Amino acid sequence: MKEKRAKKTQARSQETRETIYEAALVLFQKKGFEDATMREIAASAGVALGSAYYYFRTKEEVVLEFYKRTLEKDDQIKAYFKEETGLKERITYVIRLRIKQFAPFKKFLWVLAKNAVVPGSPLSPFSEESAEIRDKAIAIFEEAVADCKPAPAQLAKELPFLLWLYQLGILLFWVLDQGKTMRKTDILLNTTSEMIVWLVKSSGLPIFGGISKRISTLIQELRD
Amino acid sequence: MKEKRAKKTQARSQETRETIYEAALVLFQKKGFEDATMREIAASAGVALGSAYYYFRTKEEVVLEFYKRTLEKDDQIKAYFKEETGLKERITYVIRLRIKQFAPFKKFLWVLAKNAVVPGSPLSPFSEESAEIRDKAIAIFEEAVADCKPAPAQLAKELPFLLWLYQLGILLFWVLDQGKTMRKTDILLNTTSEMIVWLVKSSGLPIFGGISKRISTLIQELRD
DNA sequence: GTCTATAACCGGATAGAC
DNA sequence: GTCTATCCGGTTATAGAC
Repeated sequence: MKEKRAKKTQARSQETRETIYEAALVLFQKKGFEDATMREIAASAGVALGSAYYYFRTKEEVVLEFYKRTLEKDDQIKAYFKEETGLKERITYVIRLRIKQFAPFKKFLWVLAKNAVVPGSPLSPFSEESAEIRDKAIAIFEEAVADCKPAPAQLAKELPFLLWLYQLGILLFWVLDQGKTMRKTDILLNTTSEMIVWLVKSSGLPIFGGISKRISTLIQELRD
Repeated sequence: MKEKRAKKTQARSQETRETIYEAALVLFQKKGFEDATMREIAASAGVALGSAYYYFRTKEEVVLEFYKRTLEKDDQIKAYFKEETGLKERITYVIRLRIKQFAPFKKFLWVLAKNAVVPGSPLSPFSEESAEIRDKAIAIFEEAVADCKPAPAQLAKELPFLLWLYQLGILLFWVLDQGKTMRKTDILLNTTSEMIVWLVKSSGLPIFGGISKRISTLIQELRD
């Protein structure tokens, strides 16, 4: 009996949270992150300011929630990997899909980028708190690398992490690029992804000397 | 007569600005950027809050001022380039010197990094407003590349810009690395600088196909 | 113990008098 | 160019409702 009530309450609570979240997203899109105030968001969601802060510890946390939810939409990716084994195709597919998913919300995504760069921020992609999100994101690239063509001669172990970093970089570039089309991002993605694949393919060749060994040692040392 | 008075006034004004700047730096070091308030800074400088804002449009602008001034200290660099022509040595010298100069103020340097990532921020290293600082910083690498060993087979034109980006990256890593020693940054700098030099040296070889051509086209397209 | 609402705090930034 | 007074919005404290 008690439990049932608790559940109902939980469900209503969840709805309230959702309402606030959606009101926030609408306002962020309409006015940008800074010009949308928490007071407006709360009012637009029909709750008091204090309630908004009950569900989201900070204004920025709403943006993180958005990021998390978007990353969870990965069904298409898994399906695509079944059809396509080319490494370049897989990498560019994932990144292009993310950009497509984020595009309507581009205006306020720099908030996340900003936090990536503030030491100790819980919203940083490198933080303890976002370990779960990060691991899931890296896992996508683990799948992308599995049984792909060309098979990575070396570096197979570090490649998913490196590709995740690469993805962050491309997304950052896209977010910062104010242009209306994503022409520049497209050029960057195309060129660099080809280089990566070429590097992965050639990494075993003698000319490269111990370069892939050195990279893998480097990554291991830096990742703690 | 009038001019003399104006000059005197200007000089006094410059002193006030300096006093505020120094008070701010002391407080930023002692308490960090966020915990040092503009009210404290103004009080510590012996001026009113409004006066502090007369000289610095925002709290963050004080940090930019610090960055600008530090970059201007480049005598040692020019002297070093006269003695040493090795590209790796030159690059690592410049970056290590910057880190040494910034080290006492490491605690609040992320403020600059943050702005690099906010579109339209005048404090961003990519902004119109900081073009002058940026050009000076790139010019250092133009000198580093001039008559260096090995001579860049290709890419000579884009290399200074690329090295400036590289420097930003290493500095960012260092700022974000919370460790007390700069061991990780050292490893990263050593390994990657060697790779860069190796790449620069080999970029003309046939195995690389048109890769340096592609990189240079890419940079040109992306730099507007 | 879960949730909502009101009032207050704090600090960056601005307006405008002198 | 300097000051005081004020605004504004993120955040917090807290009282109480369910």
